[in-house]
Amino acid sequence: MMQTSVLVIDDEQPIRDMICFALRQPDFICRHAESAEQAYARICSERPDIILLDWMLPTASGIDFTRMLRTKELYRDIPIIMLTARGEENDKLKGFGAGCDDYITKPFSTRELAARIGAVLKRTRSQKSREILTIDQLTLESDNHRVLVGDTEIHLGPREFELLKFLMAHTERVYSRSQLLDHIWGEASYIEERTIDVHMFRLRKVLKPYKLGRLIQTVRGAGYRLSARKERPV
Amino acid sequence: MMQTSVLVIDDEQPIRDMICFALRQPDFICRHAESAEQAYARICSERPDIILLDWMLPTASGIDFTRMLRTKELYRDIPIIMLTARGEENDKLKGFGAGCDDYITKPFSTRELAARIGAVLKRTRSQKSREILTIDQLTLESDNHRVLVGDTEIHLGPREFELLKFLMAHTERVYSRSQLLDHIWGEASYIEERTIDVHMFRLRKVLKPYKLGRLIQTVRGAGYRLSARKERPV
DNA sequence: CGCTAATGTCACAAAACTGTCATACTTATA
DNA sequence: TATAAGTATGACAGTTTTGTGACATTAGCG
Repeated sequence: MMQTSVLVIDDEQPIRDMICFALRQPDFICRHAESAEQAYARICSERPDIILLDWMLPTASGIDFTRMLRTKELYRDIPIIMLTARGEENDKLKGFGAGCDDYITKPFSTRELAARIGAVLKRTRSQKSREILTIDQLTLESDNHRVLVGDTEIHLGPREFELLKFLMAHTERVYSRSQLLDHIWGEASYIEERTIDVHMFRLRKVLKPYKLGRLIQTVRGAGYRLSARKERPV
Repeated sequence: MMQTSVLVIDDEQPIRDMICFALRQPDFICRHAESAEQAYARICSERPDIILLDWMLPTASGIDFTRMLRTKELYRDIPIIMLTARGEENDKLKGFGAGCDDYITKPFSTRELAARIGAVLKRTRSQKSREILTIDQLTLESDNHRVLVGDTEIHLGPREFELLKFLMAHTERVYSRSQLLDHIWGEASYIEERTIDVHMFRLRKVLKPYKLGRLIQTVRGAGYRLSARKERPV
């Protein structure tokens, strides 16, 4: 459903191109960088879902880059697959040691690449969906995909669920329509911003019977926000 | 046929890597964690078949971790092999006392490791197959491969049985079609996801005459879930 | 071998979910 | 207060996701 954004970091253009070409499927959006510096800039601005990293980079080695990235709170969870021409066991160990999630030895097939990406994503995605979010009377159980008011369950469609989950994970903060689109629909969706309005409306409609309609607040000119604090009456 | 997923918990990277590398066989899927917290998260989300646990962990000791895990209904049956550098008898006793299933003293050979894992699994699998799962009127006796509603037996095919067993062992939680395929068919099966739908349908059909059709719930866009709690209409 | 049960896939029907529009309503501000 | 910009809301049509029955293939068994 949602696309996976892949960042390919390699200084050799043919390899970058080959990989990007191999990933020309509707599921993937492929970006690339040719140096550690450029890569870090893209990571910060785009936060890819997964990184394919060459062992040998001009300035810093892939290992060092991995190690560096693992120290950054914000990016330590991005899975990294290391690409290398060497096949020595020793290197593999170093790779895992630095914190990479998988390892592919060149040359590799398109098939293998896709399979590894899939496996790594499955592994890392499933581990972060344990949280239970709560605000006011509302509880969202991320792993069993449930939303409760008090202890009666309420039903939401997939989009509504994702929206609410996102907002509950970032309460009190305002998000613009385009930010919400990016986060929930994915960056490459050509969806009208007004669509967000409609979904917010639907969410409120479901929450209203429980007097929780006010939880979702409109910030005129800016976007929406989930907040437990009641707007003060004038 | 089905792979064994191993969770390696150790704060020293070289050791984790060594073990993961040693277990690079088609029979094993190896995951790792470097702290008790991370380990617990992975256990919850992935439910490994066996745990290799270092005696010394940064925040909690391996013993404490074992003890903690043994208090959790859901995870108490996962066998644990303790890894340690000490060789004193005293420690071994403490380890077994806390509830671990075997004990390996570093350094150990790949061969020994594999042998111990095999032995422990054989031991615990046969005893775990005595478990009896229950939900609502439904009872599944794992050991004699029987499913009862009240006290009349109902017949399920092997796949249906495995599916139901898995869901009954993890009630309330939603599993995607691909997760179910991974868990029941094994990770490397090239089976259509729609196949899951058909099996769910067949399961429901069997349960329906006993008014248990609602037990299996569809979570649109996410997967399936077994739940005793009825979904409430608005 | 010839059965029967079990399994994986298909194709189509049924449901649920989405995105977009048109229109009504608010709010800010000149 | 008039006006324009920003939002809310109901309806609708197109898509996507599931449910269900049928069918071909396979596996196991007497």
